[in-house]
Amino acid sequence: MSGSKALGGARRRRTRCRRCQACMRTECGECHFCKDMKKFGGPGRMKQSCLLRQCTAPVLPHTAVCFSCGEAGKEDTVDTEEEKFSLSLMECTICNEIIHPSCLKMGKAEGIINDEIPNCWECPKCHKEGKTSKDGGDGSGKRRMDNGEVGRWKLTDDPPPTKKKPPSSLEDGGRQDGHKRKKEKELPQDSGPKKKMKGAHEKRLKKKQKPNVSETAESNGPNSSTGGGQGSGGGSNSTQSPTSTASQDQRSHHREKLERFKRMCQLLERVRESSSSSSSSSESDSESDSDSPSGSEGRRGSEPSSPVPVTYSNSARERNRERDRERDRRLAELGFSASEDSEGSVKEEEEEAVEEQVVGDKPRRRGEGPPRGRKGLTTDGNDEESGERSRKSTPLPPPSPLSSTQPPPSSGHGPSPGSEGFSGKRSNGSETRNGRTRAGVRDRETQEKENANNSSGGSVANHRHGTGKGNKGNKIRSNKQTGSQPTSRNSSNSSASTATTTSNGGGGAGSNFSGGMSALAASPRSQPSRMAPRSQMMKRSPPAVPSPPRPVQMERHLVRPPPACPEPHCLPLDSGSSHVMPRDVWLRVFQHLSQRELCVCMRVCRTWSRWCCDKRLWTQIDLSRQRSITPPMLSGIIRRQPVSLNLGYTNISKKQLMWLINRLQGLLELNVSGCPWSSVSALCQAACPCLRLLDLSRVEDMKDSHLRELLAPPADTRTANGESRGGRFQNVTELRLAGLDLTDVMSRLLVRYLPHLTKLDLSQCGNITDQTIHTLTSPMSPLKDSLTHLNLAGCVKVTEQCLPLLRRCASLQSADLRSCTLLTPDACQLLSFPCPDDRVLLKNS
DNA sequence: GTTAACGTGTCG
DNA sequence: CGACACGTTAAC
Repeated sequence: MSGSKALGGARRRRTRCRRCQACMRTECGECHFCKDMKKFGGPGRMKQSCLLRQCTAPVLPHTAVCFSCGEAGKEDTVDTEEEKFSLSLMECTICNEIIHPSCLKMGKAEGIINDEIPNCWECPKCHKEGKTSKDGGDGSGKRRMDNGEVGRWKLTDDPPPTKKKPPSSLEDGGRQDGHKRKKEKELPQDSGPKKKMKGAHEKRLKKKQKPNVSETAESNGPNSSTGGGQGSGGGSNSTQSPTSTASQDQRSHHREKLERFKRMCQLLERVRESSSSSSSSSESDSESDSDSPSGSEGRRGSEPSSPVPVTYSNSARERNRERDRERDRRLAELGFSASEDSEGSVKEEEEEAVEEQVVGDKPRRRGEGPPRGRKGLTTDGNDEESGERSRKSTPLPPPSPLSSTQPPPSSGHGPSPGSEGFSGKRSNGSETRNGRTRAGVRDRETQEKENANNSSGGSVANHRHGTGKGNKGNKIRSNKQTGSQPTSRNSSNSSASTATTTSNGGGGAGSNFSGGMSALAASPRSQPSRMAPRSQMMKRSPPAVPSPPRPVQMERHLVRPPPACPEPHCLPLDSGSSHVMPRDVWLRVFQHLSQRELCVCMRVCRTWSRWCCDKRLWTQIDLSRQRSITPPMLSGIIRRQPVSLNLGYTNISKKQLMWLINRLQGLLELNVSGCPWSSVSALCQAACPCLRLLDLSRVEDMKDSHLRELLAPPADTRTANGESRGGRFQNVTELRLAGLDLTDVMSRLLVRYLPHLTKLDLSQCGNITDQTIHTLTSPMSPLKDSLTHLNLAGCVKVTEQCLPLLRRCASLQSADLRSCTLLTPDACQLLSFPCPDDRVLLKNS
């Protein structure tokens, strides 16, 4: 549905980085945008940020996710630059698609990285297809808007707006100008706005239908970013070419100028403030004329135009070049387009694995509530959104943008090579603009609303707890406004990003990537040759303003506690009266709905939204096989505090899992089957004393040593008690280890650390032998009395000898010995012991 | 719900 | 082409 559109393709507005100097400074109060602000006594109509506060490195909103895998940027979880790059989200200036380079399916692809804007590039796909951002040549990374325009945040190589006056003076100029206007409008109060609105709307609509200019441009666009924009009919680079598309170009040009001007202001400011700009990677604006699209050099020239010092020195330039070269080389080596193929196959395998999964995650036994369809947890609107997304993608293993329901990106960009039609794009863009109509957005809104609902009280479980430093990310704004130097911004940022790990004390345990990501990361491509025109490829000199590390989404996602106020007991109707059915009755109805349906209900009205969030309706949450676990999903889980959580076969990361587990202290059942050990290892640092069921079936790469790590009590505990008492999961009564590559060593761990185990699933563990059964049932083993169910199906090394051993289990009710090929056919069965007295090994029954 | 401000349309 | 206006989005 439309929901998918919320993903890639659709343009995403960027937001300030909050870290650059511009962001950190306070409003000047003097520029005309400031003067327009209400707080400075203005009418507040312009709604623009202070000229001196124009962010120099606008970032993707933290809600941005990869078009392909649906996950957020994860660059902060790896160390090497290459990895960081391939795991960060990159937004294409041409197709607007946001994707992890590592998720790209294109082989040998080459992308052009925009050094000036964080997470910005011309994706390999577009580049390969010869699409170029109009400004192609300059490589400044201007992003093409839906209508072919260039976003304001794109830097340009235009000659510096020298003509413009510095901020102060400018404001004056503009002021007067605007003044007139304002007067006109202010006097007739409404006339102005009204008139405009009407017109605007109509026109906007029209515009949206307009055929893509970009298309045209693209078609003739000479391609490579280096190529001078001139030739292309499209919006040549900043210099507006007098072509038919002029109007748009002009607009962009215009905007670019504005941009440049703003930047100039900043630069000036900065120069003033800090004598030496460390990041002086720029060449003067005047110099970096986009018009000189000559090869990489030309492009380079433009780069510097970025937010940096107006004055540059040759040495600085040299440094730049060197850096560029260096980066080129590195990236070329990396062949940054992560290996698509391998990824695909991995995913497929995963899917297959899912199919054969024996220990189903489906067996939802926490009966308590009426049966409900699970799948697709949807928490708030958000979850719904993500759920929707994953649902969609799930059926199609290789998450190709094409497959996804996203028209725009797919057409323009999908992995499918020859796609050209940008037609979809435009329409898409429009939709984006009308965002509100998009399901995804709606969902978000819903959630937001709900959150808002519940907020107030205090954002409790927000991940920042844990560290002492994370106090107050919220005050930033006020700080800013009061003029206090928000020096804390940086720290608050970083603290936020570390909070998660800190809280689990696992900060250092660098979270590895799991699932599909691992495949990517693993791809060892290192053929420099891949990148043809290296010079223009992957240029990635350190951004003038170091792009602020994107905080992991989830960390910034607030998880608010349920509202303090009691839930309404009745449903208010428009008429003013209340619906005859009180809350309790409604809840009974809701109990019969699937989680998905509940999410739909949550969008009906606020009251229903709250009711549907009732924990009783969400005792079990099943996210199994959701291709990606998104921050909203995580917070949705936390809010619902399920008793049973199924994360089987998801790509949840270690960090996410840690974050989650540490906030689900009441969790009784956890299923992480099919997840990579690199993620599951998060449990080694978690504490879930209540856990009763742990499903580790088919955890990828899980070994005996891992199990030990998992079950053994924390080191400090051990030393404290001298001897390890119970392990971390000592209260677990049901453990599923199906399909793992474990040996008999494992049995000793179980005996030692899981004394209360009643149900043990060792099916498909091909390496275990009778020794395991012996250990489990030995006189010294507490399990010999506790075990009631033992699954040894498919344990091909188990022999007849285990049968007498099993008899030693006093409480054993069933033993599954099917597919144990060393047993006689007769013995290969599901042995059951209905009542204690009959507990005899029924080899033949 | 509120605030900041981005992105784009419109006017002069 | 610059300035202004404002719907919409992001963050809180």
